[in-house]
Amino acid sequence: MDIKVENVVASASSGAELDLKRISMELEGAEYVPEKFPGLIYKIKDPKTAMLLFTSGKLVCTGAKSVEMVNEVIFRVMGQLRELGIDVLEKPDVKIQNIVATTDLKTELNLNSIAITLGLERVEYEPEQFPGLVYRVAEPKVVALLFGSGKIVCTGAKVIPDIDLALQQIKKELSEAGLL
Amino acid sequence: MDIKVENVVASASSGAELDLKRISMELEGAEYVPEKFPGLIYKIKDPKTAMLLFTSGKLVCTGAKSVEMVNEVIFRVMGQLRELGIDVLEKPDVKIQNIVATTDLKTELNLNSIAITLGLERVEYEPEQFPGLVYRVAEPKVVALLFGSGKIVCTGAKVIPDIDLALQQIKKELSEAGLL
DNA sequence: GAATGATTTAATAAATTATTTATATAGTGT
DNA sequence: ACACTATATAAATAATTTATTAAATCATTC
Repeated sequence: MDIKVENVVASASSGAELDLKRISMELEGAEYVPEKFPGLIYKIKDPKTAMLLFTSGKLVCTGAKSVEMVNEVIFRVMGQLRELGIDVLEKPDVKIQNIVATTDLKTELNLNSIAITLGLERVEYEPEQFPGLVYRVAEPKVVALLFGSGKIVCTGAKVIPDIDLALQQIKKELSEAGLL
Repeated sequence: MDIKVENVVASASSGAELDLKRISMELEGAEYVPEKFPGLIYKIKDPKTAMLLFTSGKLVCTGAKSVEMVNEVIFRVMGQLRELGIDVLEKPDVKIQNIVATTDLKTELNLNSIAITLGLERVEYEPEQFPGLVYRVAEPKVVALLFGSGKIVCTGAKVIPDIDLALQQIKKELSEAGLL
């Protein structure tokens, strides 16, 4: 099972309250429009990620392709803030909040059959609204989007192993129901 | 049955990828605003037609009053591109995509009666939204707009004979239902 | 009162944006 | 207590954009 991590979302606390107005002026590329969104948006080009900084000192990092990358990006931004003279932690405690991954079953799926066989209590499928079938796995608690092409998007996991566990469950269930 | 062709839409492939930015600068009257529309818009005054050129080399011609005219216009624009040193085909394969034509039954129509008699499964008529009655012909697959004046607009045909066939069908059906 | 400007229908091209899912963060509004 | 504001990300659909054209009826503008 070839799994590709597409996006990792993490949160952390910088350890110091932040003056977003000032940071937005000194940090190149930072956007801060409090009347639109309370957080400061800092888009990084390489690696292509985005950081959201809040007055409370808490922050969110999105777009990383791995857990290591999230940490690197957050630590790097902490360094930039320290260069601005802000006393934030060098290595705050980073908590992974969500991992989005994709895989390919390498075989076409009949989403209509899956929806009928598993029932509308288990899955959601409204092709006229969205082409993917929403499959919710209870344990580990993740959500998978199945597509007719056999491609799958898995989101909601907080650790990599859970993605594999969930996908194995889905494959097993589809297989036992003769839907693969 | 006097039929007047009002508009012919055709597509073709020039056979070469196009640098729309460059063409927009060298072709007088060409408009190219990719953030608004991906194609280059080239309005021709005589005959009053419009060409849409795309990066892929594919193109669309609208506004011509006949099939011959579409071909002439497309071939002429190909010549202009060749003059710019672009290696496009002299005479690309032109595919007629839609022909819009009008005719006049020379007798008033009671659209309310037609809508009631033929049923809402066959026609659509919402006078407060649009004064014409929408009449869909299955074979040939075209759509006709009938007006109280007896004037008819026929669209969707890819060949001239289909316009006549469709209009004959409509006249026959209205006639047999005593609606003419 | 005359003149525009939608309204509807079909068809093509291709780029973009919307749709859905999860998730933290934190303001405003219902 | 929610929904929405904003961020990223994949998947695969649909819709929007542009241009053209007639018909007739509405609203709006000078």
